Amino acid sequence: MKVKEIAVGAGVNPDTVRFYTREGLLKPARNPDNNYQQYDADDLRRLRFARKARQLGFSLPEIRQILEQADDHHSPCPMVRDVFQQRLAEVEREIAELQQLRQRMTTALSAWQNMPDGTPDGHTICQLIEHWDSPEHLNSPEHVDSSVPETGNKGVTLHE
Amino acid sequence: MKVKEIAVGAGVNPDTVRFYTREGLLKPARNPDNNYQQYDADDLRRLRFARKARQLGFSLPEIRQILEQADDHHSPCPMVRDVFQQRLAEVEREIAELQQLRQRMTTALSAWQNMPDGTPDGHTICQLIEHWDSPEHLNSPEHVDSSVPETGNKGVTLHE
DNA sequence: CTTTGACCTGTGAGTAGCTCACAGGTTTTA
DNA sequence: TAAAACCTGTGAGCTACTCACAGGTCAAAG
Repeated sequence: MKVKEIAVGAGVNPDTVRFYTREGLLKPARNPDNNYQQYDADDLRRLRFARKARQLGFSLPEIRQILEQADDHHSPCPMVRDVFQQRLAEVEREIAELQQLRQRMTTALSAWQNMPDGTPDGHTICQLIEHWDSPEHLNSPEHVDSSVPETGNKGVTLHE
Repeated sequence: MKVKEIAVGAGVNPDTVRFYTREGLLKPARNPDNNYQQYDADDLRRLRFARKARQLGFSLPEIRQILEQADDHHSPCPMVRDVFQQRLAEVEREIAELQQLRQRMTTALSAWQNMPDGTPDGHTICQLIEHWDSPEHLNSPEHVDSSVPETGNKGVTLHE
């Protein structure tokens, strides 16, 4: 299989296939005639596996580890179960956070029904958000560095 | 106020202050003696506003737009309400997705109790994940490009 | 008066997981 | 035979920061 074929087979962008290959998740052979990458059915399985694992919240390094363990004929499954349970706990934490957020948003929205637009005078930029009651648990005063990791996978690490 | 002072005042990292300044959200004066940035109470308000807006899911370009509109003495609030409602809808979509995910995860976990570890033989990398019933609505076969934006703020755009 | 430490400056790189653009080579189709 | 569709590797871009670096400034301690 060539890049586009395996990409279609797994329902992903060909560039993702190339990226995963660069990252060492896929190790295709080479066609010596034209130097094209040659993927086989096993690569397709690995790719599909990787995509499923991504949907479950595994990071690429984690997936690579699992695949490597599988290559070495060690069973990666206890590790997977482990990370999986951590991930589940995290998902539940995210749900709780988002539900809190939704609660505050709906409250704010209904409160805003009764507020004037409040054309800004240079001091009150936008009452709507200035009167927002922000969750204090995130940037508590004792931490100057209130890093709120907004992007990606928050601390799903393998027990290494 | 100097960088660290305003940073402490808003509970953020000084580098974030510098970053926001670079990005044009804050426009401090300059101390001609030493070329230090000089922030005033208004900048502090803007910074706090920006942080609250970030917690609500607004992107930096959105926040910049709001601040610029406020600078021009236009009321940004109808726009804010607009984006806010979009953001609320998105939060609810995220909640629903995560709840589905949790449902599938708990189901899978209990199913896995009864499965052997399944030492990989090169064909079944890890039964645990290969038998995962992935949500098909995300990588449906009709789209070759099934881009699943995983990071950050998924399409919260201003109606431009 | 000098040293030390804490702050300031701008710039550049790193983070995750892709996605896209580029320039050039190859294969397939018309 | 020529255009279209693919392939190659590399490098940049996305978000919202965070950190590191090299050098300048300033307040207090010795």
